[in-house]
Amino acid sequence: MSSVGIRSTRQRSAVTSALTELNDFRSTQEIHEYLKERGDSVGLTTVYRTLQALSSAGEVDAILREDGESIYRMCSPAHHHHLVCRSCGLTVEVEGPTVEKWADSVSAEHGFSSVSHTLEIFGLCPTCS
Amino acid sequence: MSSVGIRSTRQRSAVTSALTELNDFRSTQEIHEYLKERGDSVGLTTVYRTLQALSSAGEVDAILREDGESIYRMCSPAHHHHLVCRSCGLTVEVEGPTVEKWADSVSAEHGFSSVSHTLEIFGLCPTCS
DNA sequence: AACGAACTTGACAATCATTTTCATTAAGCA
DNA sequence: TGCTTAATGAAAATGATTGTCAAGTTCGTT
Repeated sequence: MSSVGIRSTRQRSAVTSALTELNDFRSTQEIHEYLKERGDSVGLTTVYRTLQALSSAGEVDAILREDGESIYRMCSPAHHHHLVCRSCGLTVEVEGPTVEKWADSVSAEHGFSSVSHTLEIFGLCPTCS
Repeated sequence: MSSVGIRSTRQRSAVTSALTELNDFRSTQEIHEYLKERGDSVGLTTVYRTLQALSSAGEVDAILREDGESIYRMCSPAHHHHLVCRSCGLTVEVEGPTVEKWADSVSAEHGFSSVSHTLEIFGLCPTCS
């Protein structure tokens, strides 16, 4: 009857394995390029669709870079944020349970639901200071 | 000799007055449209440039919507964050001394200086839930 | 093992926000 | 008033993302 299946295809496993290997935030275009160079070519459109599907399924993290481009990465066990050097790009992952709790309570206070948040810290790293 | 002036023009005051009147987050395109309808037409390119200039001068708040489009609004006096409804765009300003302190200490821990941060919370407001 | 409905794919065209180009216009100082 | 230079804006360019649709696959069913 109604099997609303998500099928497993070569393309899908290619994308997830690329994400696993890269283990870092990458844009759709970069992942597409990576797969092409590796000889495991997947259509650009398909990479877009797959990443979006994985993202809304909660299987990958998606963040919006400052220039508006979306970048994806295999979901890491814990939700965290980034401390980015404005000059050299060095990125440090930081966690903030305090912040998470704060965001949740503020949202609840105002009656918001289905909340998500973005938090990035920019500055100059020790080397670039 | 070297007069590195920022000149005051009709277009610039049109953009700032539009921002003041609207008093809400709007996209560049929306502001451009608003000015055109009001008969105080300003080129789209100029609106883009003006908003970016105002933003980097710290005179307006700029945030990146989840779809990647930039939206701007007149700066309010104190540093604060936004709780934005994904559906209707309703924006609530929220303050978070906790978050500020957390961001500062995390940065210090990693030796970062000149730090700034962005934090936006997206969700569904009570009406849109 | 073959069938077939529904899901997937991918080349290409279409969108759409934003940027670049560059010739024209206008601020503001001397 | 004149002149230097910033500012403007129309049009073209860019670049990421989405839509289209015919052809290819998957997988439960026969």
